[in-house]
Amino acid sequence: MNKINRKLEYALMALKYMSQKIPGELTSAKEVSDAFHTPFDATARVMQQMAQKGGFLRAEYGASGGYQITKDLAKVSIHDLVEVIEGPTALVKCLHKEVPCEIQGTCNIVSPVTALNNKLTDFYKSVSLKDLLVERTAMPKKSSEAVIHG
Amino acid sequence: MNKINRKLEYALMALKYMSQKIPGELTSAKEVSDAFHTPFDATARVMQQMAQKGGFLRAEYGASGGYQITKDLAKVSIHDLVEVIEGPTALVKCLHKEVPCEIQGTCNIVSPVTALNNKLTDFYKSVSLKDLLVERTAMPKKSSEAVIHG
DNA sequence: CTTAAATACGCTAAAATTAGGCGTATTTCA
DNA sequence: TGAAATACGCCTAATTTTAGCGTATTTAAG
Repeated sequence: MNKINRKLEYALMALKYMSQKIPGELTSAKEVSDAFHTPFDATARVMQQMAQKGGFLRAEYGASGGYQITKDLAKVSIHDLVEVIEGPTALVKCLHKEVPCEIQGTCNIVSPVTALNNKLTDFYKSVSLKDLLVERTAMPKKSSEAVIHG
Repeated sequence: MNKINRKLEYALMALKYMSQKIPGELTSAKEVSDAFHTPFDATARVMQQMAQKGGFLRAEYGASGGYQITKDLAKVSIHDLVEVIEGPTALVKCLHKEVPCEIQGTCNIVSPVTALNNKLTDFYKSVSLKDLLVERTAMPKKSSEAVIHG
C-alpha cells in the first residue's frame, strides 16, 4: 500500500517545475517530458487532467501554447491532486463505490478501515502543494539527499 | 495510491477476530477463513507471517493447534503490521532500495517525496492496532461512516 | 495558405503487481 | 496410524499500471 504511481510523480514534477517559472510563462508537456526524461504521452495526459478535471492549470492551444498554473498552491492539498489524477480515493473500493465485496456481510473491519481512511484523508488534506513542492528559504540540501533518486 | 491489499485485510480481520477471544484460546487459519469466507491459503499465509516475521502471534502445531496473539496490540502500530505483511514500505522504491530509477539525475521531487514519506510513516506509526481494531467508544467516527459496506 | 507544434482523447498492448491455488513436508493430538 | 494443523515453495490467473499509437483540433509562424 501507499505507493505513488507514475502519473502522480509526473504531476508533481510538472507542478514543481512550473512553480519555479516566471508567473505567466507557459510550459508545454514536451518541455516537461524533455526536462525529466518522462514519457511524453503520460506526462501530457497528466497535465491535461490537471487543467481540465482539477482546474490547477490553464491550457493554451496552438503552436506556442502550453500550460500555466492558475491555482494558489498554498490552497491546494496533495489530497486534491490525488483525486484529480486518480479519481475518488479510498483504502478499499467498497468505501466509495457500490462495489459489492465478495465477503460482504461477514467482514468485520469495515468500521476500522473507514476510520483509518478518514484519518488518512485528513492527513493528505493537511499537506498543501506549496508545503510540499515550493522551496522555502534556506534549508540547504544535504549532500546525501541528492544521491538517492527515483 | 493508498489502497489496502487483500493480505493486509486478512491480517486485520484475523487480528480483530482473535482479539475478541478469551485470552489464551487458539485460532486456526481455517477458522478465520471460514468465519469471513476468505481464501484459506492467503489467510493462512498472512497468519504465518504475523507469527514468524512479526512475532505478533504464537503458532502451535499439531491437530488442535492454531495461533494466539502474543503482543500487546496497544504497543503495535499499523505501520508495524504493514511492514510485516508487505516488507519495507515507501512511497517510491528508490527510497528504500538501491533501485536505479530511469529518470535518476533529472528527478526534481526526491526531496518533497522523501518529506511526505516521512510524515506518512509517522502517521502510521501513531495508530496502534488497539486504536484501530479494539472496540472502544473512542476513535471518533465521522459522519458518513458505518453505512456503506464492503 | 501551408506547415509545424501544441492540446485533447480514444484505443490497444505490454509490463508489473496482486491474488489465489496446488503439492508436499512437518508437527501433534486422539 | 490417521486427521488436522502449521510451513513453504512454486506456478498460474487476474488485475492494475504503464506506455504507446493514431488522429482530431487549435493556433502561431513563414
